[in-house]
Amino acid sequence: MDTRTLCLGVLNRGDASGYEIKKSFEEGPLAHIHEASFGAIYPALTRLSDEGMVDCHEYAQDKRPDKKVYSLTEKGRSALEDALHAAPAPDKVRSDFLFMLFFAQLLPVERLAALIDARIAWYDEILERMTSCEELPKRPAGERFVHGFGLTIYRAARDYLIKNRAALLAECRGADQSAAE
Amino acid sequence: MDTRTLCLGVLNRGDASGYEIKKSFEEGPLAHIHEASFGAIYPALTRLSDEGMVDCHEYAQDKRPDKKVYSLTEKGRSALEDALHAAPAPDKVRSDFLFMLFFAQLLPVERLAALIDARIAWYDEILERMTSCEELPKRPAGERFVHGFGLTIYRAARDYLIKNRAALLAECRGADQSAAE
DNA sequence: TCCAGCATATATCGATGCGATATAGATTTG
DNA sequence: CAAATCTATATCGCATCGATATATGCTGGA
Repeated sequence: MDTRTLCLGVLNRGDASGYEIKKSFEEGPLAHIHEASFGAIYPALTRLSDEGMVDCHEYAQDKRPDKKVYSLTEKGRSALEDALHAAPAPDKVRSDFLFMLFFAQLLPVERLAALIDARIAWYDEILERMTSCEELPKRPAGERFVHGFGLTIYRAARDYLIKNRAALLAECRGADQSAAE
Repeated sequence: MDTRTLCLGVLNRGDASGYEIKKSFEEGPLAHIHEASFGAIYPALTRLSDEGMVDCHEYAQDKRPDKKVYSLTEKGRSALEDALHAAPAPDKVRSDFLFMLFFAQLLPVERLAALIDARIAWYDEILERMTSCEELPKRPAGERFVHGFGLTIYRAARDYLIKNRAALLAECRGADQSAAE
């Protein structure tokens, strides 16, 4: 799934600027599903515009760069539908957190604890934000389904960390001591 | 977490070639935690070798390219530890599957069903592989913790799909019909 | 009150990394 | 017996990331 298709997807939900598209991958309902950087989004929008997939309206703003708001054309919408009919590439996950925990025995126990606690706090924050979203019932079925999926996974992850934190720390403390002996 | 650090991590578990490092991100216990392509791994190993982070032993093989087996040096091991002490970058997820489901209303219901069924089958396969792993109890605490985390998440994801599949399809069927009227 | 830091907003650039491809014999599968 | 997959290294073009530049408004703490 390239950045152009991602942009088409966001624009299908409503007109947006490059900046707003970026934000929607950070905070909105698309957060943690996919992401893209400015360095990918701005060139993608320029190219989509050249190809007639999106229209661009420039709004002059006092003492700021013009805001360029993009909207999906019919051609863009049908390109999005085509892309959605291709086979999905396998998920890609890159988790420094899990990579670090994997090497728990190389870390001081206090750092391990801090890492896990920060992660639990992060899940709490996200779950709070996700459950307090009020316009959710009005959103299409697909969005609600994905939202529910996210909630389920984050809750399971958080619960696992809380339930197994103590055992991991105890084991690592034990290993530390027997190594020191 | 750059590819060089990922390679150091894999080599900390035992000597390996570039090919084996790649595989360990696809099948081994590090699967779905992080990944890297050949185009990133081979240059990374060359550079790690230049920097004295790894040693390289070449084994001549009949009628095949030499196999280059890398092993961690003391310097490499301490570089890995340093990297593990830095703050973890936030997780990056790129899921075409969830992105597609998000736009469920743009897809034919049969395709939606096929997408979800394929995903459930994928989870079943992975869970089967993860639970049938026998040398697990001998692995260090960190590896077992991460393994348990993966099991928990995959089970939760699979259960969610099974439980909510029918409702999503029904809703989309309903929306299709009212749009056709 | 002032200033630091963050938000808005677009854009570019160097470094990094992906995905496809080349090569080539061995091994498995239909 | 052929086709496909596996082992194994390596490179190349293109996409993408993350940092930075630019410019200004807003907000909160010393």
